[in-house]
Amino acid sequence: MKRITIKDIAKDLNLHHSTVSRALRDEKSIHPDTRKKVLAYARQKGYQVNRSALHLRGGKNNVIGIVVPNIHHSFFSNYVSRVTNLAFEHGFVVSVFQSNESLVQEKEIIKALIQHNVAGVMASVSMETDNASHFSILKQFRIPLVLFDRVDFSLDVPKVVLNNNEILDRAVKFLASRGFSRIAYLSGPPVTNVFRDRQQGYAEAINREGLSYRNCLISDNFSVESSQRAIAKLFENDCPDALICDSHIFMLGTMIKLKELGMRISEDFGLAGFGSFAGMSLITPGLLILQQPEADMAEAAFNLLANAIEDKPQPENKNTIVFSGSIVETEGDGNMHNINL
Amino acid sequence: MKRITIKDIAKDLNLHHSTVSRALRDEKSIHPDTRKKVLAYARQKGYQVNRSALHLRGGKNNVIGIVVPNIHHSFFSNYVSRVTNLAFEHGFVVSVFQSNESLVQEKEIIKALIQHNVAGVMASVSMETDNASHFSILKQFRIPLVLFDRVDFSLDVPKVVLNNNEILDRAVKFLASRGFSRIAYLSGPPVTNVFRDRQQGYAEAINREGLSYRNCLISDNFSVESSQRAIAKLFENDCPDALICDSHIFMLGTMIKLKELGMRISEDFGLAGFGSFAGMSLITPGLLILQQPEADMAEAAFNLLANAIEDKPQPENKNTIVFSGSIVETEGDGNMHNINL
DNA sequence: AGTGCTTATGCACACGTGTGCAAGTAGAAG
DNA sequence: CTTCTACTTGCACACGTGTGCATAAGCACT
Repeated sequence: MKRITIKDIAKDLNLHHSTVSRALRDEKSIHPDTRKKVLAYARQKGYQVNRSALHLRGGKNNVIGIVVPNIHHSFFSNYVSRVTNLAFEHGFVVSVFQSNESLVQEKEIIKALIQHNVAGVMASVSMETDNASHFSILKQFRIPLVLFDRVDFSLDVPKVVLNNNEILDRAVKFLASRGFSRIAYLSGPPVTNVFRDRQQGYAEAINREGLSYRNCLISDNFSVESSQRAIAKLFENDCPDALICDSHIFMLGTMIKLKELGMRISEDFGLAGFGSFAGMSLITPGLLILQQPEADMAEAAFNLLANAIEDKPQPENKNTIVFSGSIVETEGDGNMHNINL
Repeated sequence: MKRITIKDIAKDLNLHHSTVSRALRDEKSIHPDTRKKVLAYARQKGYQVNRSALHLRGGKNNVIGIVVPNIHHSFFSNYVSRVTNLAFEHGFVVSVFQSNESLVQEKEIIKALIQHNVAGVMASVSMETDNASHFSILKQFRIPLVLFDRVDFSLDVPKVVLNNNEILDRAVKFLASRGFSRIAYLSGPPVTNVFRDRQQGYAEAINREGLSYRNCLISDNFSVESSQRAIAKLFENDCPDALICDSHIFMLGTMIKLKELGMRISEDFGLAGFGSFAGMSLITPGLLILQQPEADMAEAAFNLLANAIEDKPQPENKNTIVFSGSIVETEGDGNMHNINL
């Protein structure tokens, strides 16, 4: 009981395997009777093409590799989910790789991607990755690459990013308009574009609004422990009256801290942060959620990659697609409304 | 600038490709000098083995397919994340497939799995899948299968499940001990083992505690809309004083409803539910979280699958591994404590 | 120098598939 | 009956890799 091949069918039907191959591919040169016979037998035996052989033969592999820092943060899981569905609809299969925010692992992953001869790669780099030049090896193997969210702008590949600078600018502006003046920002390490751009947007907005710049406390990673240390430090010195968080984990720690201090969100303290944040945001009023359009970004990135795999030339100006985030305020009753400035 | 192969190296070094192959595989029959020369050249040229060829040659493919209903629910994303990391450590690559709770898509996925000749499959079936016999095709192709969480017990394959019956029993018992008497249960469709067993555990416990059985409202799927409809219906008739939810989405809708009714969680209303539920559970006191040990389940399932791939015989009694869930109560300050009965 | 043994490398094939080309058949036209 | 064309199928090779077997070279011992 072994896997049935085109040769098995050929032998059983007294044909040459090439005839069977042609019949299965609906070539016009095959006699209709033969074709029917082959198709019926293949179906009966449950024949499935061997894609390893197909690929070796020269055809494109239909596997897409996705490299992400992790898959349990909602941004990435929503993103990967969307790409996976789109890919499957288009006949691709998705292999998922987690760098676990480690540069070393990222390099290991690239080796695996090459060995498996994936048709294309979509990647969001780790926190440690200030320089994504190791990804350029893919070019030597003619594997198209699309970067998203956390990218390296020095790499000449299509990119899909959020306008990080702008959304922090808007967040600061809005908090200032609500009367908050000691607005702090709790950030990830400013190694990748994402956190650098956000810090820049934050700093520029603070200056423009004539506020005093608050120390950006850099959390070494997104663990609960480091976030709690950072938050404790933030409140112990020069207590801010508003905070913008890079992660829902920071936001959560802050909410706990505020409860402890007896401060009310929105009235006493402005709290904003990234992260879809599922349930929490819906039942707690006055939270400002900085939303990223993950599904749209996923779709854009997939289209870029699919085109690159098909060798369709990219429109030059489309080499980097920038999405705008949106800011919503929760009402505590399951609803939220958009903040327009 | 094309992909470098073993033959390219052989030609450049005036060797036969088989010699190069042996050198790269560290065979003793190769002269140390030749070996060094080959290794150096391969490294310099960035040679990476072509796994499609390897696999065609007869070697095992090192791709594991994971089939899940979706990847954006925390249980599955945590599960897949753990498996992906474990697999990569063991030299495997993971391809992810989402059934999107659709039986039709599940069948399509199985075809793709076979075509790609994956080394093994790990699956949690869709809500529509009352009968997972379509998975048995994998056996014909000698592809090992491990089921987890949502399984079909009639399939003779290793399984990793939660003791669903027991945890609902414990939840009811605990809510009863707190004085709640009108305990309802909001469930998913009782097609798969998971929801059937939970309903059974719930019903048995209700009877044993001498309480009156509340209608289990079946939500057609886990969407926010259907959950809101179900909750509205639940509260409009015969208002319960406690509720156990199958999904954090149900829990969320209930929390919003309770707020609207001015009822306090834990004091006026007992609320329990599945879902790790990240932030929300930490800041809201008195929630009972029914926790599933996703990471441990993932590890157990991976080990079962890895053994099956290696053709190691399974200990008979290990064919189904049952994990116990745990119940924790949130304290609202970031902490939670275990509920022991 | 011949025999036997060890060591290092080459040859040929297999895995499953697709395709250019040759070859075969049959029917039609002369 | 022959020749030409159209249609159908078979043959052989390629893709990249690993392995059993044969071959060749080197060396020691009689």
